Amino acid sequence: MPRPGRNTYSDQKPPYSYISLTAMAIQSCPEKMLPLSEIYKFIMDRFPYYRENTQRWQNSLRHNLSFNDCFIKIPRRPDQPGKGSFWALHPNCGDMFENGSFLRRRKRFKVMITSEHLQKPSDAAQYLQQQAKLRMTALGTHLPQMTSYNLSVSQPSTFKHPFAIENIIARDYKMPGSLAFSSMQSMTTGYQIHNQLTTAWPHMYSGNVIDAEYTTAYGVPLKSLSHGAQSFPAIPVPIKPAPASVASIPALHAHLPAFLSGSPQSLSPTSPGQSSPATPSPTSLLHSVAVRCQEVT
DNA sequence: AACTGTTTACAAATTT
DNA sequence: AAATTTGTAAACAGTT
Repeated sequence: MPRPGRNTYSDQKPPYSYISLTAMAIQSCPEKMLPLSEIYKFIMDRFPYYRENTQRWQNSLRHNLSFNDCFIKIPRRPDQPGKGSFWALHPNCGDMFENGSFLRRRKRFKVMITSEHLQKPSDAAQYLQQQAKLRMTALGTHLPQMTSYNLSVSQPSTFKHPFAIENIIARDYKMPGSLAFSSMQSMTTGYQIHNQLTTAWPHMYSGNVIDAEYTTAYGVPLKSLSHGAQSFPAIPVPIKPAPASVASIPALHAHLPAFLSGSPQSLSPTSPGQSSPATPSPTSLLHSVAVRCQEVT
C-alpha cells in the first residue's frame, strides 16, 4: 500500500532540471504540447517548491525553452485565442533522458548544422525547405487529441489522406540522406496533414513511468492532470528557425513501445501490452522523414 | 501593463 | 582540470 501523501520532501527542490520538468509537463497532456502558462501550472501543482520565487524560476524556464533545441514552438491558429505559442518536444529528442527517467539526461540534444547549410546560409528556399521538413517530422506527432487515441481502431488503415505522409514520401522520397521534400514545400501552410503517426511518439514514456518515478522521489503519486478539459482543435505546425537536414536518425526505433497499438497511455496497467504490429511501420516512415538531430558528443 | 520569447553573460554544478 | 550542463539575472522586443 503506498502511503498517502506525506509531503515531507514537498518543500525541497525537486531533483529535476527545468528541462525535465518541462518535458514532464508537456508529455503529461494528451496533446503533447502546452502553452507556457500551463507548464507553469503543471510544475506548481506538483512541486510546491516552485510556488515561490516565481519570477526567478519562470524566467529560467523561459530561458530553457528558447535556448534548448529540444523544445519547439507551435503557433496557435487564429481561432485559438490566448497568449503565446504551444510548446512541444522536438520529435527526435526522444531518448533525451536515460530510459525514460527524468532524473538523468543524456547528452545534449542539438539540431545539427551540416555543411550543406553552411554553403548557402541565407537561401530563402532552403529555409522553407527546412521548415517543411521540420513540420513534416512534427506534424505526425502533434495532431490534436481526436486522432490520438482511436486512430488505429476507427481508421481502417485503408484511407490515406492526400497529404498523408505515406503519399508524400511515395512521391518524393528518394534516398536516405538526400533532400526529398519537394511537395512539402507546396504545403508549407499545412494544417491539412492527417497521417497515421499519432500524437504518441516512439520515445514517449508512458504516464506510468512518470508516475512511478515521481512517486518514488516524493511519495506522492502524480495525478493525471487533464486540467480543465482543454481541447486544441488545431493541427499545429511547429516552427523553429533551426537548421536541419535529412539524414539518418539515431536510435529512433530503439524505443518503440505500445503506442503503436493505438492504446491510450493509461490503458495497460499491468502488462506493457505488446500487441501485434498492426500499423504499417510508422517507424520506417519516421525514419525516412526525420530531421537529423544528433546528440552532440 | 503584464505576459511571452530571445538573447547574452556569468556563476555554479556536474561530467569527463 | 577542462569541458559541458544547468541555473540566474537581465536587457529587450513583440504580443495580448
